[in-house]
Amino acid sequence: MESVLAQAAALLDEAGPQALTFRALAERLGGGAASIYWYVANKDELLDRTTDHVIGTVLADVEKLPDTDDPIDDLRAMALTLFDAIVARPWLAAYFMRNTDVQGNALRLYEKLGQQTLRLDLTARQRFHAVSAIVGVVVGTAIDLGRVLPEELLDSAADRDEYLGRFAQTWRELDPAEFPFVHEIVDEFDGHDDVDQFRAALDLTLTGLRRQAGS
Amino acid sequence: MESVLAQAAALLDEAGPQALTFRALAERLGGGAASIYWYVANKDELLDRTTDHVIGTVLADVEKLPDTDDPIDDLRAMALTLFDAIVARPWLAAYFMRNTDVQGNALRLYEKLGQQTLRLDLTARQRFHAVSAIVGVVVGTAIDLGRVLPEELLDSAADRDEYLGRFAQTWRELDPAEFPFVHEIVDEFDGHDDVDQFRAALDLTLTGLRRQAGS
DNA sequence: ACCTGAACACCGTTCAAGT
DNA sequence: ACCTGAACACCGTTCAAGT
Repeated sequence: MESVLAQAAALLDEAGPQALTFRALAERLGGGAASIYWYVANKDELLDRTTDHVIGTVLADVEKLPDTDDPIDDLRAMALTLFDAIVARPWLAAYFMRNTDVQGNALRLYEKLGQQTLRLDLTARQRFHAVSAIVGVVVGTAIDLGRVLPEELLDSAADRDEYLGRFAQTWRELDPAEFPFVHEIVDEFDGHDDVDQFRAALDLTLTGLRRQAGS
Repeated sequence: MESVLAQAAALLDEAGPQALTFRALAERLGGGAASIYWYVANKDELLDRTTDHVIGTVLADVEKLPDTDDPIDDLRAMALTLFDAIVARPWLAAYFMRNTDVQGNALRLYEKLGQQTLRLDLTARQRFHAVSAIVGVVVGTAIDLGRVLPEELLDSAADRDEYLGRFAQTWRELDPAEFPFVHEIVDEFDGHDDVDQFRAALDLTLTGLRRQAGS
């Protein structure tokens, strides 16, 4: 079981989601495709369990973070840890928290985030919404980023810059009268850093949360 | 072409993404599967163009919204319009803005959102990050919601409540000492409203943005 | 308890050929 | 310019059978 999930994760890391097939996975494990069905009921469960398997390492990293006296700073550090893991393995975004029945580590991570909100002066509803918002920012930004770059993610940073540059060029050719905003931000888009973009989105949410908690 | 996209959208609406196959679509159109390749190069392009086709109606709705004297209120109204469309058609979240080369209406919607930030006292980089954050909240929350409910979305609200209730029950059975946060919010989760959750997440981001703009 | 080979139904995509 | 039938390679999944 352990090695099924480890090899599935390795396949996803090396070649992306469309490379994870029962046949390819079976070949890595040195067996037949049908034997994998002894461990999982279907492909959805394989993806959920593989995702939760690597979320386990993220959870361990999050649990290593020290509690400071500012719960919002702690939430920021946790969210950044999760985001970093998703940047390293973009396929995570699509399956993370898809099914908390199967994804026990994802549920524990959700709990850890939520525990920080227990330290804030909020209603239960505000706490529920706050954690949903933070997870939403992480997943939403990660999916947004993953979709601009098709498979170049696996290649060098130079390839990424060149791809962004070509993309920016098509934006520069748009009519400035019709697309004033796109022209305003195209230089920011060109060569931008994913983590900067995420950190900015997260900080807007956390600023709102800090204000709500009245601190 | 027009009817290819309309029928593809109808299939997605009625039976979800896994029901959209070239063979099923061809049958609706009364022809062979291969003929669809005259209109699109492959399935990704079919999904992108179909998505952009319905985003066109969202764009029309957004353009009908009046500008008030508060750009942040206008951003809220636009984001809610987009979110409502995604709630009605959950499959949109997965493909929206995946490729702005093909998705011209999505690019125009991005531009419309961005134009509101031009009315705020922000740097170009802050504007870029603000719109990314808002799109991230919309897409992230929508994906988050879509993944809790597998296919019950197509059924009645009563089915949804019952599903949430069963889910909440498994949460209530967790150890309260180990999962204090989950217990704190389980009653909020049970029977919660998607739009409330989204509105709360959006408001956190917009509060942060308002503060950044110093107004 | 764990694995296999072979089959089934179903995909996206291609291509030579038609009008 | 637009469509077709038939094929190809490849899926997830099942199942009877093996150890």
